[in-house]
Amino acid sequence: MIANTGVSYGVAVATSDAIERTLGAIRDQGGRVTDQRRAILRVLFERSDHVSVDDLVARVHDRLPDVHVTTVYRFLETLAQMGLVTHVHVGHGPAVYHLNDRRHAHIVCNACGIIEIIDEAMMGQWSVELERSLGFSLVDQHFALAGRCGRCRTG
Amino acid sequence: MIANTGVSYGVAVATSDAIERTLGAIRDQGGRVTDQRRAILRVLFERSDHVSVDDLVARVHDRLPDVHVTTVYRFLETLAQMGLVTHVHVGHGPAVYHLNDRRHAHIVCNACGIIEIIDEAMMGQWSVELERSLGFSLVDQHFALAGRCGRCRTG
DNA sequence: AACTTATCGCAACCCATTTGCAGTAAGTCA
DNA sequence: TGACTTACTGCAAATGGGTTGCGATAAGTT
Repeated sequence: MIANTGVSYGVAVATSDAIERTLGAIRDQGGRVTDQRRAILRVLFERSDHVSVDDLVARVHDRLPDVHVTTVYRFLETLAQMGLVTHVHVGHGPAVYHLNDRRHAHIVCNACGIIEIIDEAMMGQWSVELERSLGFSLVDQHFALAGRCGRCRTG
Repeated sequence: MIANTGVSYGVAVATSDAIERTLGAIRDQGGRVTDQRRAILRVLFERSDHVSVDDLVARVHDRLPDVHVTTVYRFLETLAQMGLVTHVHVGHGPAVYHLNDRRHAHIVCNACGIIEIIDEAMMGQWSVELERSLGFSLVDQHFALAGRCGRCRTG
């Protein structure tokens, strides 16, 4: 709460609402609401970009220092099964997780590591081209494309 | 040699030539030619598609049963530094290696695991599109795209 | 308050790959 | 040919991301 004062009140409330709604959904399906889960969700919702499990754990520890990595992995798995989060591999390192708001693919800059979103329409178009030439259609991309961002190319 | 009789004599000779030429290049740069290396190259050249290290080791063992995985990893790394092989990740499992003949990207079928080649031209076109929309250009893809092949889609 | 069982923390494990090290042998040179 | 240097090898152990088994804890229910 207090850590949230940099953000506008409305946004903070919306975030809390979203968290509570998610926890409600978990309870509805027979799951249990714990401090650990609330803390993990808070980090995910406050910082919904692409977070590695280690980052996530570190940020959860700001509030709840004893949460174990395993707990995070298991809860992320639960959220994934609920369709709320997905993970992407952006290279050889650990996977990164994000809220599953919209369907998209990722491109990561080889040089600086920044991750950008490739929207569904463009991927759809590529899928059509691939279907014509190879018979393959594209499915949800679990691995990011590698590229080079404008800044790193010109810098 | 004998294992090669299914293939035309000319091809077998060409393969042997390519292997000896590679070994020569290794010697030229101060490297050493060993039975292990010759056997590994033979497998790579005879079956230059996308082989995992485990497959590679298994096939090397047909000739030389005591070659260690570590040796294979290390020699592949050497060949990679010479620009002769690359590896791609086709999913969560082990990487697959192939001779670095032509530049290309890979798409792997989610269902049956078959790997197809996406040619440079198509990738180049995508890169141009990405550059226009996000400022990113595509570089060599270390991870395969995920898709579904025609057979698995209709079957 | 008693009870059921989902979740937790921990330790141990799995898999692909890497590293340290002592022994072997490839290439070189007398 | 034999001595010599050092690249390469095999093995064991480590690394890193992630998963699993299990007894203890605590959320939700009666």
